[in-house]
Amino acid sequence: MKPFQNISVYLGVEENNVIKEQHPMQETLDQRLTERNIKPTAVRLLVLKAFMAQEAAIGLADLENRFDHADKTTLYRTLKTFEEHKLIHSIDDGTGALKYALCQETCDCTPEDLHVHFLCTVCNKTFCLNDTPIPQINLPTDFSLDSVNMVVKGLCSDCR
Amino acid sequence: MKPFQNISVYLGVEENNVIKEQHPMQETLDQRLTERNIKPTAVRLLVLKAFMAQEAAIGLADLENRFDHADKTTLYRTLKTFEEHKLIHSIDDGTGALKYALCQETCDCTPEDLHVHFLCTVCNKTFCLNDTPIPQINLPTDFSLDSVNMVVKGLCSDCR
DNA sequence: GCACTTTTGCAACCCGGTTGCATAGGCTCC
DNA sequence: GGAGCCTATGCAACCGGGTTGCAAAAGTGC
Repeated sequence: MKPFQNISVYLGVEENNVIKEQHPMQETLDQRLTERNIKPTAVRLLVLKAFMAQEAAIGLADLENRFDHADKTTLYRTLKTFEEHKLIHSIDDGTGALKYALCQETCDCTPEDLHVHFLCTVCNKTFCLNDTPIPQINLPTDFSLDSVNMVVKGLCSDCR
Repeated sequence: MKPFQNISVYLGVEENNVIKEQHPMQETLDQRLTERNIKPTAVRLLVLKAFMAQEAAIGLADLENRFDHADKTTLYRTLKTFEEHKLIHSIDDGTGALKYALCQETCDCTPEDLHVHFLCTVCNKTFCLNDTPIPQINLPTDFSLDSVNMVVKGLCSDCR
């Protein structure tokens, strides 16, 4: 079977001869994509599903491992597309590989949407601390502020 | 002439038949290295000199460009050596290439020595804001804090 | 001068990210 | 329902920053 020929197989909808009404899960996934003007393709639905299934941020390598039948480039471009359309945002946690996490539904990726990211030094997972806004800082005079990246390292609740 | 056979040439000390008293600049460079238990070699003195000559942080590529007769690996290891001995600290400003900046003389690279780094989005230079300590943040319960990386982007005093 | 350690230089590799290009799939219009 | 078009996907190859192995050169102690 060629990859992705039948979306429903991959999304877990039962296959019958007759096309049944859409699975409720897929419906929300679909919505989430179309809301952001992203065409819902098989790979995209799968990737979005992965994001919605877990709290921790996801990197390209994670996706490659999870979907070993999907191509690296496709996954890469899927992430880029999602990012462009502000469905996810990228996180540089200093580990050398970018990770991505779902934006909040109301997110517009403006400075007000910025938040602290947390990297657990044991499990190496990265989380958005959506409730932890980045504190204000005082820059030297003559410096103007644009954006801030703040990554906190430590132990997450599972690892301490 | 083989590279680095005669340190003084590279450090700008006049060459005579008789070895003259050390150049005052080289003396301080020497001191700075030996203080941190680093043997003062030609390359190391040169690299340290580069760090002391400018405020902005320096990356491996910068050094490669500046000293085109020196090998990338040597410069790389020089940076590593300096970092190990806490003469410089590394800065991940999100540009994809690590940069390094001189530690303050009193620095021990403990959490208290952490400070905010500033990346100018125009000239792409990175600075230590040594007088801007990283503000405290409130983590969710059950998260423990280890270290914090905070990079501010904006316009530096030269570029605005 | 000789043996030993450290530093330097060269080559090659690794890994994450990225691009070019050809093919496959889906859509429209007639 | 077939032709043409646009988009998404897959494959291969590349790029840049960082890193390692190994041999030659330089420095050190005797």
